[in-house]
Amino acid sequence: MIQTLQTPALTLVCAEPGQSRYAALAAALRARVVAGEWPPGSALPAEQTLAAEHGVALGTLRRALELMAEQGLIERLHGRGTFVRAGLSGATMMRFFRFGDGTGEVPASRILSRQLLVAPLGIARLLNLARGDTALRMLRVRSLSGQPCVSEEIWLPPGLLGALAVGDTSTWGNLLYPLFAERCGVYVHRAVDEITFGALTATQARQLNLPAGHPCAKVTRNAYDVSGQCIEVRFTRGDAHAFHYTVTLT
Amino acid sequence: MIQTLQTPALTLVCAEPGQSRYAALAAALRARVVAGEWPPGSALPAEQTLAAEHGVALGTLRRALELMAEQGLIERLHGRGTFVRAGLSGATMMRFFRFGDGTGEVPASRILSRQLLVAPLGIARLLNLARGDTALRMLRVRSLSGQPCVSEEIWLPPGLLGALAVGDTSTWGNLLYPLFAERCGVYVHRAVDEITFGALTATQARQLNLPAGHPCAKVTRNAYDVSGQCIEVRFTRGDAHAFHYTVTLT
DNA sequence: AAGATATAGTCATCTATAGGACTATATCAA
DNA sequence: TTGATATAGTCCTATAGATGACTATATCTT
Repeated sequence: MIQTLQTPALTLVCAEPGQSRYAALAAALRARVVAGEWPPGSALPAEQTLAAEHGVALGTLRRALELMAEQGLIERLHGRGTFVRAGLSGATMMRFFRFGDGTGEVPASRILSRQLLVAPLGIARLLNLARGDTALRMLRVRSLSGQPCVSEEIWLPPGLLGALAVGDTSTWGNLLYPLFAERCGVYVHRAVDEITFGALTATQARQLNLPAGHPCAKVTRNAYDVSGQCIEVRFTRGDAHAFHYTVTLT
Repeated sequence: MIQTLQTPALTLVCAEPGQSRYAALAAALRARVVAGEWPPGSALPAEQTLAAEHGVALGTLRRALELMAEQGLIERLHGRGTFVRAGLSGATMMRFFRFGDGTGEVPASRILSRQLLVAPLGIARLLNLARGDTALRMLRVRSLSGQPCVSEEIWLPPGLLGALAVGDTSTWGNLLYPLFAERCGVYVHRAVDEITFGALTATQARQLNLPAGHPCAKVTRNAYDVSGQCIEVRFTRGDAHAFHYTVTLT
């Protein structure tokens, strides 16, 4: 194969003075990914090509890619290529709760309501909205084998995900994140879950066929896209006795 | 500086046929650490030395050390050296609970009992004991500002940590893991925490000044040393309303 | 005694190159 | 059609060397 040599197409500028070359390179590549130059799921150019493009040695480029892979931005497959990660699948919430046979089956989803409401201050701030702006709020119940198990309240920014405010929800699947990707081109890249215990309100209890005041585990999730913009605030509540979580400390 | 060249002192044998050289090297170095050749806190020989010792290039050795650092076995400090990690500090349990001002203050510890008891089957299996063997069980309460906040039941293998069965507990500090290290030379390298929800028994409730049946968060911890041997099974219970935990998904 | 300077030892970065391993596709033979 | 083989494209491993950055200590100078 003949590979033509050429001068670097892009000049590498270190953002911070003390920054290493591979870190600056990773930042530059990250920017190209975020800008959509290579959409999620697609392959980046080969190592050789990228290294020549940025005028660095192969080892330096590999170091940058390793950094990006560590951060979850890309995925490297031996013999196939380097791919932009599609993001979180959306089935992660149920790993906190243990219902039924625990086979990891995706629970059925039923949307109870969908409205544009003025966002509470804390939620507006997270979603990067002005005070008094409206956001899309959805309430839904998820069930396993016909048995309701968790109740969810979800707040979405209308700018990025407003398309979900219209259309028939009966055609949606049971997972929300694939919907974000297909209908709005929004990919969940990172999510932070906060776990606390509390009691069910009367309304929540009715949805779950439990008595009001029953102990519940509450998972508050903030989901972010690859640029760091918060694209979802979600409150998930389920029976505290079904709650179960494992962490490994090192 | 004059560095004498010599034949490799150790021959590198790949444990598995498909294994890379740096992975085999990491395994070999890991074994030397586990064997105590370099005790926790001490420095490994310089990269150059180790590379010569094992007859590999500097890059290969660095790759092996990076792998070990990733796994938490060693710590690399720029300009200073490569050190064997001492293990987990032991203050990690309280990050699950939010009491008082949340300054991360280490809670006071009071030992309620300390006995050699026949270990329940599940605990015996974890601690690698035979059916019917005895283990050291301790009950303790931990308090912040004089207010009891969590109740703990701790099972330890007598072979490794039996020295803790005797002596005055009033001289112990508030943390258990430093004690393991100082008195028994045992270092906690990894721990797995499992979080569930339940209710306080009458005895536990009394210890925490809460009514019996009060909702509680229960953290079940299995701690392991560097060789993978389980050295602690611990059950920690606290007021569910004070429980609080954050996870980041990527 | 205190501060600046020099020195040596350590890990970190970057380059350049060669070959191996894995995957997918195209080609050929039965 | 099926299976084996060849080929090209990709990432992975390993080597060797040069230079830089950081830390600690010893040595001067004031």
